[in-house]
Parts: sequence; structure tokens; C-alpha cells
Amino acid sequence: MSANKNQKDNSAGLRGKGRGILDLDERKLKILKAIIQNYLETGEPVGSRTISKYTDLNLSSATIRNEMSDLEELGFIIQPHTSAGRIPSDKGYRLYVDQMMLEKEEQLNQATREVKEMQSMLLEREDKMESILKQMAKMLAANTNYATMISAPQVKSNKLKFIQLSRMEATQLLATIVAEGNVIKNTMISLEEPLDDEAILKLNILLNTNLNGLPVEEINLAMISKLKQQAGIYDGIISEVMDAVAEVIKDDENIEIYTSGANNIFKYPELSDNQRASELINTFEEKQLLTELVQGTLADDNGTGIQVYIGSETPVKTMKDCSVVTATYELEEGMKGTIGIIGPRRMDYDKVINTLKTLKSQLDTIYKKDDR
Amino acid sequence: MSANKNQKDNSAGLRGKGRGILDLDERKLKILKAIIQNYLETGEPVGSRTISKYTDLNLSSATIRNEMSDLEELGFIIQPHTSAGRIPSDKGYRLYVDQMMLEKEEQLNQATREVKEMQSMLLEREDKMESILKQMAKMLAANTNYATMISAPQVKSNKLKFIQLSRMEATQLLATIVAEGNVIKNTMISLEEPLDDEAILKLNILLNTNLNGLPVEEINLAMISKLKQQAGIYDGIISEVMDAVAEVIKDDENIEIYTSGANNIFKYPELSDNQRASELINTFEEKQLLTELVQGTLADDNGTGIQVYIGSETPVKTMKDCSVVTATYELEEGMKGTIGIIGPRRMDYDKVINTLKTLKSQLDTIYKKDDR
DNA sequence: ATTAGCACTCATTTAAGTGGAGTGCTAATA
DNA sequence: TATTAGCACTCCACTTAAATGAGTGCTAAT
Repeated sequence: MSANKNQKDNSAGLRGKGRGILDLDERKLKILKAIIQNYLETGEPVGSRTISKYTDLNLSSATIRNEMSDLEELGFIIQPHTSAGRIPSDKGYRLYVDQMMLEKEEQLNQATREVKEMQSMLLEREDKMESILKQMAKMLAANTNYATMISAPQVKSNKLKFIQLSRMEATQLLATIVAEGNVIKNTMISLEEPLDDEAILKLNILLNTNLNGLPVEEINLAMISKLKQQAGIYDGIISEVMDAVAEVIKDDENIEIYTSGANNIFKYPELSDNQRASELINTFEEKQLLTELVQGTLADDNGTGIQVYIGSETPVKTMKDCSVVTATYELEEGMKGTIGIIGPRRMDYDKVINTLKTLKSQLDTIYKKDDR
Repeated sequence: MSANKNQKDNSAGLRGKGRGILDLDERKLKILKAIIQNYLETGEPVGSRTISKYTDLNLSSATIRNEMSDLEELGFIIQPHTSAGRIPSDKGYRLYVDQMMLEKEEQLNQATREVKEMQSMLLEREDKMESILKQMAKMLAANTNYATMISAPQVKSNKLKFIQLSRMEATQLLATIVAEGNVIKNTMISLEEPLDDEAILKLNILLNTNLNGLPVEEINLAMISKLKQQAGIYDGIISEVMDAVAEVIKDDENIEIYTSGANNIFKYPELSDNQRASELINTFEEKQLLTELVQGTLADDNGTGIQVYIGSETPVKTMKDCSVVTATYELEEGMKGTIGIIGPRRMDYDKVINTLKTLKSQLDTIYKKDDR
């Protein structure tokens, strides 16, 4: 009975540009695409009649039904229950997205326009990194209606660059520590006894001659105790400074992540039942959980800088009902960061990917680096 | 004292028997209390029979009904629909809370125990303010099952304390600016041409002699242009430094606010329908919206440092279906911050207030200041 | 290979029915 | 006079049943 269907399935490669198992004949592909697009809009299972009417294939619903039956057998679509329409499976989405990323390579046009307004807003206040990123996350969220996250570029500061003690008040010192990548930390140090300028100068010289340019892994206990010894009665200060140095290193372990538009998930019924919503909101609040995502993307880099995780593909388990699209951007000193958009499976992949692509290139440009 | 808020809330004498509102006869008070307590637990309207059975008043349901009828007329309770039990009105909650805050003044005991574990965890990593506050918010949320927020102490830095330029690399300067209250900002300044040590020293002297100890309002354009003039060819650097100074001031306009447990709202059905949840989550994400709350509490200070906003009383409109309990704490230099707990109207006021009280005093203690 | 037609499935909607929690009122009681 | 028992009534929440309709699979005809 299903002989002819199976025949098609097996002979997939006969036609046209046959390569790989994934090729479907042109018509099936069109139908699948139509199904997905329709589902992206409505969020409802889509039936054969809908496709037959709203597509230029001029096929009757019956024919569509046959094709859909095949598509289901191939695992690209799913029937939620016996007499419902079909919805795309993760595999279906995946095909769709892959297809799209091939086709759409060139049309940055429309998205560019949309991002332009972002860019102008961004440039308005050439501020410090933090506020730029925060703002960017916010605008992305507003523009896409999905939840967004953006991680600050991860600096691997493994060298100390500069240490300085300055007197604030009689018994208070300010220690400024700068590591490679311009990671800066300030600490206040309280003193028992006042310290004269000369002593401070000496300490500064001591610290800088010994530590400047030093890879952190070379700062060990032996080294520290040697310093203390040389500092004499001021060894307490050395201790505090070294604590601060440790902080600088530790700081870059937990990446800064900014999020926005978490409440957008309420726009998609499939995500907003209490259970799921609660988990997702929590994930966004405990940004720590998002670091997995960042780490994941940085590891998965596939050349394009764009990654698409569909449903269970995502590294963060609480997002198994979502799709996640990420872009990694890279700043001057080889510091990489991640932008992520989190939405329902039926995300507008086209728009999102294009937006991210453009944004990424803009970001690269802003920071004087063009890697396209 | 804190009860005076609603003391003369109209409706003073609808009935002959009505005297001042606060002296409801003892029995009515007991019944009201019973109703509220029951409602706090169940979240369901409570009927006369329930009260009659689970209270030691030994009254029949009929009697209770009569009393409830009176209480409703007085505005302390509400009937959601004709034949339902009663739920407390905002006014009812208000009375209950005021009453409680009088009674419970002395019993810090139990709550103290609960908070102790927090304290020990807190002290474990005597870190910088930020992480302490974050952690505190988190623990509060975990302990209470409500959403929490905590604002970093608001520093009113109106005097510059210290400015320093240091050379990082040949064409890169680090500017460190410290304002009163030890608000620190670092900025990198890129140079066209290398700068020799002598020039840097001069600039440092110039900046410090002119700006140290200066109230920010005295830093005007005239002052700046005078500085530029004196700096000669280095006027560009002065500009950048002054920009950074402006940043320091501006920074303390938008207060840092840390939140946690936003997803706790999903534990209370009355808050977790999509509409409300979305708004609330948004409020927590756009922490800026919470500043109103902080400002509000700092303004409303009533001596105890604890404030309770019930329903529409809260300054943040998106929280009109919530109750908010806040405590203001004060650190050494007169810097005040706010801790807030946001939950449903039927919040466990008793526990929350006690927890906040204890936490507040702990906080005060940790920072060497006891203001009880 | 495609299509029309038909019987069937099943989630969703609508209507009607039921139980029960809770009230207000009245009359009886202490 | 204050309290209580009793009763009729209200109305929500829940269940059940029927109607709806979108969608399918299969078969026979084109």
C-alpha cells in the first residue's frame, strides 16, 4: 500500500541536486516550508486544506495529505493527535533553518534597515561597555519580541599590567589593579597607622617591579612571601593587595550576562504555563545558568558565528521547549562574547538570524574590527 | 503611631454602634484576625462555619455571620460574590498589620534563629558590597518564598576626593576618579602622542590642586575651560577626565538594585495569570521601575525602618495586586539602602516583618553601626 | 499521479444539570 | 438582649452530554 511512498523516500536522490539523505523532492520541501511558515505565524497545527489553499502549488488537499503523510513518516512533522493538523518536529525546524541559512546568505538588506536604528541609538551614547550591552539586549528584545541575553566579552586576563597604591586619607589607601585586557579593580585598604608618601612610593615600586607583566600563574605563595619580606612592616598591605589581585582573576570566571525581555515569553502560550514560565524566568534571573549557553556557543563555533539550537538541542535544560539563536562577536583583543535570542520553537528564524548577523557585524565594526 | 495612616478612614459611624474604628469590639477583632489568618493560608474565601469551628470563641456560625456582616459593612472584609465566604480588604490587612506591629515588637526571637544561618553564610565571604547584597537577596527569597529586591546604599557623593592619571602604555592613560563615599570610576584615555612622565605628573598636580575636595556643583564650564587653558596642549585629556567625572556623579542617579526570586510569584495563583505575571516580571527585570519603591520608602521613613504597603498602597503601579514590605538599612556614612519583599496580599506579614527586622539589625551590625 | 468523496476521529465548544459551600433572614431560646 | 437553630435561597465550580468542525485516511474515479 505504501509502496509508492516508500519508493519516493528511497529515490530521493534521483532528482536534481541529489546529495545526502536529507533531500526531499522539491514539492515536499515546499510543502514542509509552507507548513512551518504557517505554524510560525499561528502557533496552531496546520492542516492539508490550509496548505492547498494558501500556496501556489495548485494541489488538492488530498494530495497534500499524501505528501504530509510521507513527511510525517520521514519525521519532519508531527501530528499532535489523531485528527489534528501537523506541526513541525525539531528535525523539521532543523532542515528549515539549515536551508534558510544557505539561501539567505546574501540578503542582509531588510534586516540591515531595521538594525540601523539600533545602531544610531547605540552610538548616541558611546558609553562604557556595560551600558552598551544592556541597551543592546533591551533593543533586541523590543525588536524581536523574544527574550535576549548578551554576555560581556570574556577576557582572559592572565597578565598583570599595573598596580598602584594611592593615599586617600591618612589611614586609607586606594589600590588600583589593572590586568591585561584592561580589567580594572579598585580596593580600599584601611591602615592601622598613617603611612607617609615615601613609604607608599616604595611599596609601589616594590609591587610594580615584581609583578608587572607577570602571568598570574606565576604568582604563588613563595613569591608572595618574598614580597612580604621585602615590604617589612607593611606586609599587611601586601596581603590585601594580593587578595585584590586574586579577585581580578576570579572575576573573569563568572561572566557578566545581561538579559532583557524575559517577559516576552508570555507572548507565546506554549511557553507560558506556570511550570515552564517559572523555570524560564528563573533561568534568566540566575544568569549563572546562562553561562552554559555562552560556553556552549563559544565551543561550537562553526565559522559563521551564528548558532541555532532547536528544542532539546540547547545546552540549557530549562530551555528544552525553546529555540535559541546565538551569535558570537569578537572585539579587538580577541575577546569573545555571545548574543542570544530565546523564543519558542516557532521562532521567526529568518528575521532573528538576519538581525543577529547584522548586529554582529555592526558590533564588530563599532569596535574597529571587521571580520567579514 | 504607624497605625495612624488609616485611623480616620471615613466611614467612621455608619451605624449607631460604630465608635472609632480602631476599637472594634474585641470579638470582631478576633474574628477578623481569624479570617485573615485563615485566608493567608488557604487563599480561599473563608466562611462563617470555618471560623466557628476553628476558633476558640465558641460561637455558632450564625453569630459569626452576623459579625461578619458588620465587618463587611465596616469595610474590613469583602464578599467576592453573593454566596461566597469573605476575604480581607486592603483596609482589613492594614488593620491586621498595624495591630501586629504593635504586638510583636518584642519577639525577635524565632526569626532571629532563622536569620542566623543567613548571617553565618553572609560572613563567610566578606566580599565586596555587591556580592553580599546579591546573596542576601537570594537567601531572603529562598527563605520567604517571595520575590525580593535590595538596593545598594545610595551614596550622595557631592565632593571629589581624588583624581589620578597613570600611564598604562605609551599612548594609553588610566584615569582613576574617587568621589566622597568612595565611589570609584576608572577610564581609559587614548592618546594621539606619547606622554612623558613629567607631563603626567603636571597634569595630576593640576587636576588635584584644582578639583580635590570640590563640591560637584562648583565644577562648571568656566572652571573646566580654565583647567584646559592651564593644561595647554593636553586640554583633550582634561575633557576626557571631566567626562568621567560627570559619569561618577551621574552614576549615583540610577541606583543599583538586585533582585531575586521573581519566579516565586508563580507560587501564588492570584499573581500568576499571564497578564499580571508578565507585568511583574518586567518590573523586576527593568529594575529601574523599582527605584520608585526605593525612593518611596526612603521618603516614608516612619522611625521603625519598616514599611508595609498593601495592594494599591504601593508606589509601583504594577504591584497593585501585591503587598510590599520594606526595610531601610543604614551604613556607616549615612548611606541608606532598601530591602523589599514582594508577595501576594495574603503574605505572611508576621514572618516577613520579623525577618526583615532582624536582617536589618544584622546588617547594621555587620557594618559597625547599631541604630536600634 | 491526482483528485473527489466519504466515513471516521477527536479536541474544543456549548448547554444543561448537580452538589455544596455559604449567606441572610426569621423565629425560638437562654 | 444576645445567641442560636433552621430553612430557603444564591451562585460558583464541576461534571456530563451533545454539538461542532477541522482534519485525517482510504477508496474509487479521473
